[in-house]
Amino acid sequence: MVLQKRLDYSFYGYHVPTKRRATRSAKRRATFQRRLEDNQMCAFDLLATIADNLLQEKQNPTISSDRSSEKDRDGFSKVECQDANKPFKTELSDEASCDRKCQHEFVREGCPDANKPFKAELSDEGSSDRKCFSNISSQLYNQNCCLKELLQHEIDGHSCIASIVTSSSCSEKIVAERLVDGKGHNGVENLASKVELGSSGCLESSGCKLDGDVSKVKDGKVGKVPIDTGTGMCCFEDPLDEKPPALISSCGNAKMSGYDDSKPQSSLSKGCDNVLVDSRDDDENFSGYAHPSTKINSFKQITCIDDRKIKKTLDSKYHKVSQESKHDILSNSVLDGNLKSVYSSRKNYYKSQRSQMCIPFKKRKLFNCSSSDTNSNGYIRSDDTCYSPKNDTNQSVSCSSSDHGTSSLGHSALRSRDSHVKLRIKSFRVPELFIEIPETATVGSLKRTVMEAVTAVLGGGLRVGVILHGKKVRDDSKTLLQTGISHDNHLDALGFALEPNCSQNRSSACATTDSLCVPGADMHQPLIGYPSSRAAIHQRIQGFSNMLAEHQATGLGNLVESDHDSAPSPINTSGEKNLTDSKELITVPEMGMEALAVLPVHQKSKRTEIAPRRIRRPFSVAEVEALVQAVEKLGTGRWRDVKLHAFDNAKHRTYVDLKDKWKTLVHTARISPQQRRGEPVPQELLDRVLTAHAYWSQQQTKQQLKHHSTKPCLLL
DNA sequence: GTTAGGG
DNA sequence: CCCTAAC
Repeated sequence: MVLQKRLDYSFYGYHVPTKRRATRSAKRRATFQRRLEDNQMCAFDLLATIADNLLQEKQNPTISSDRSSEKDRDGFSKVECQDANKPFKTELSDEASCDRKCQHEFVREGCPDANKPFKAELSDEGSSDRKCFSNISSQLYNQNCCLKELLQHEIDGHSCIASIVTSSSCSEKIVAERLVDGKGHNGVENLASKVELGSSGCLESSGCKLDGDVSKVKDGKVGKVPIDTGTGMCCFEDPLDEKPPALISSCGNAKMSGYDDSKPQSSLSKGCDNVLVDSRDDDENFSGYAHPSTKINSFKQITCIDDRKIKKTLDSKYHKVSQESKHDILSNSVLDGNLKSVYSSRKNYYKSQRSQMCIPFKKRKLFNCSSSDTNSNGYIRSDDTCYSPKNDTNQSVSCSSSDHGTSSLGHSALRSRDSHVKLRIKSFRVPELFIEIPETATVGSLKRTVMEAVTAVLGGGLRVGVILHGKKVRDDSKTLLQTGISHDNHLDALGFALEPNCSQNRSSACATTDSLCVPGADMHQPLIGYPSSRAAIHQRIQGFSNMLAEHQATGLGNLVESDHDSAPSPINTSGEKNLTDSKELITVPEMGMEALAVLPVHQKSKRTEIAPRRIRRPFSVAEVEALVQAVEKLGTGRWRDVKLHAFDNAKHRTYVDLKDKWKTLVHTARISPQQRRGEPVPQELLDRVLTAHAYWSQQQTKQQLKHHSTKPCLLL
């Protein structure tokens, strides 16, 4: 059965391994960092920049005072989660002198475990920090391309809002959270972000509840005025599908502080813009959202799904896969920014070597979310004070469509009483993702699959685009006032978009910054068609939704847990339900790999010359079955025929691939089940593999010996 | 262009 | 999956 879903998801974060990866990775990283430093700016930076700009105009005394206290602690602005509801909030604030330094600290609240607030702090200090950002941005960039590709294909143009936040629950982990806005806009280009003007406190995340379960979502607003939730919901809705909005995640509030480099200010932060990201996750809803893909829009090949063909809709070059290697992937992407980097971990992956990489981001200490915390208080206060009482109503306007449509974000702008322009970015849109997973896959693997997809997207590299009145604002040097983004003006026309950061490499896929990266055509093709009893579930995730509801609090949640290698996530306090999944995952560490989502990505990295390594596309059980069947019939050594016979429609499967797969199948069948990794292949199939292999080997031998072959063809 | 096999 | 030798 094919389920096509659109999910809004929030990405809780990346878990960044603390340890260093293999040398290879390290090398790549170094290289990559170099590349990125020039022009890569991570989303955070961008957001911070935006905030800074906004803040430049004026300074909010109240906030500054608050901030100062906060800052004093560790010199970082802090973000605090205040909403038990888990709204995710980001606050951008303008900070003093440091140029271009962005220190972000994210705190995640609402975690089951109050003691373990989820907090991450990003700092961009010094060159090293900067590199980290660069890396991030590059990732974002890459993914963004993918997103664009997707979007292009999708008419519905759903965008997901992603707030990318890096936070680490534990000192070493980086968590990125991405919110996706399921709200679709027509046309890719019409991905508009919403801007709301309001005086309401920043803290609210209530609006974020996208999933239908409103009851669950509470109004997280800390501020005086509740932010309208309706808007948030709208954002996630898919206009075309009418489907229930994808999951929304609200994991907590994170605030992101940006420092204004342009302004020589007192050390204290002056302004506070709040960017709120609401995220919520709800596993329960997740399944509910699954629905047959009605929305075909641009994907023509969706029809194939019915055939139960295993299709990986997205043919991305960069595809991040195994949960196991999740870290690796992340790191790789960060480091390299190109496909190969993704696979650099391959060896490790296969070998089950799980090494942890250095975290590109700096980790900051964790703080308690407790309200008592001065930091949090400061923010809270600032929120209250910052918003001008005038704006009681939130105006949400969808504005511009970004060229890049890849992502749109809804955001609300709030005017502060002073000249500060407050923006509340409710979410960023991310293009839909297609995921195919066998029906036999576990929920855990599904989760991981989605996680992988999300991870891949996040790793692509994004930048923020500012759209005003439908036009992109390209001149970064202009002040907000000059641009027209001031508190005196209507901010309803202001929009933000996540754009691929094409500066890195613009290959054909990403033509210009404005153009979307288009996934390879093959991406649409059905993987393979064969009469397999096994159905695959296609999921189309247009937005990211929190698949892991319980993980909100925990950030990566079980994904992380599942990762043996990964450092244990302290944060994880997730509920038992997920634990089950986690166990499963643990038991079969790589199981998720099979079902992996294919992300379109792409971007040819800088190396145009060198063809990027193909994405890893684990064979599904259905494919294996088809392969076995074909080999039984045709025998080994006739891979071209096998390909034509059983995988003719799967253009991404070459006969070499089939041959290799057979090789691995034979190997797999010979080893103990405990040693097997990845999605388990039914023993029955493995038995057939051995039988067929033995048979054909025998035949081959006979022929050689006899020189004369009598081929009794049929098999079993 | 296919196979086979090592990496 | 990649690469390459061999056919």
